[in-house]
Amino acid sequence: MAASTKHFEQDEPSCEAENHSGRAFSINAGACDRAAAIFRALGDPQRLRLLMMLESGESCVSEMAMTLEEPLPAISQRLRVLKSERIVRARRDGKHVFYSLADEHISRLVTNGVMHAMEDLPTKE
Amino acid sequence: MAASTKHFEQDEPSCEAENHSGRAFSINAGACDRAAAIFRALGDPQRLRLLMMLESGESCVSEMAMTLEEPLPAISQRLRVLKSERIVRARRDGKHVFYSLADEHISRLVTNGVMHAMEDLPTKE
DNA sequence: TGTACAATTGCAAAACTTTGCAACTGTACA
DNA sequence: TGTACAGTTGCAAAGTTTTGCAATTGTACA
Repeated sequence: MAASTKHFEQDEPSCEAENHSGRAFSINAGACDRAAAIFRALGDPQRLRLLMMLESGESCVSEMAMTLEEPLPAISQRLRVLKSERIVRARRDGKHVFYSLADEHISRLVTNGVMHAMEDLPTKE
Repeated sequence: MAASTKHFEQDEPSCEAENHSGRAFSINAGACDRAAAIFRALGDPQRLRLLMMLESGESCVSEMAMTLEEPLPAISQRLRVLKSERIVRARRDGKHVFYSLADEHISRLVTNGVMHAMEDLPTKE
């Protein structure tokens, strides 16, 4: 599947080029920035732990704070970052705000990252 | 596939817990830190652009510098970060050092991230 | 061995993130 | 309306990353 997705096209500003082996590629600048923003948000162990917790279902802020033994404002702040990138979704129910992963895509991204990391653990340089 | 990977087990230090809905989950701390480190490395637009370029095949530092119109030391530095996380691999051939994506896993991760970002572009909040 | 080109490294300055705590807002329920 | 609990926000301090440039190292080839 990776073989069939060698380049990306859209009518956004993009950079078309060709490398010296004659292979063409095109980079959509908007998609690239957006993807980087998502990866950056996933790139913090504490935030990733929250997401792994949410892999098994929605959870509210105080529950996450209790489970992970962290101060509640710290959890809330991390969720704010994840929400601003639309990685998680929030839903209020009475006094509690329940968070969940925004979609299947995100869930797959997180899972794949962690699976890769696990296969990869033995030889951390 | 995401449905079948709700939790991760290994004999590394891990945190076992259960949320109030009674769902169990386990977090492998090592894998989580490693995954976060990979995501962090992917989480920079300039580095991601390099990786997207490498999706279409290996390339040397000076070629990337020329194509992306950036100073060569900047490219080299970004590649260093990617290499330190084993996201890219380097191979010297004469005067040139050719870089390529480390494996299919990484390639898939990058592709998925960018594809998600593209579907997602319309409504950047 | 000397020259030229390719790439890496070192280092200081700037920019960005994270954190911890206190103050604030929102909701429920008496 | 007042109290209590849940969550969010603001802000300063600390920590981390990025950047730009100059110096250095590595390789080929005359």
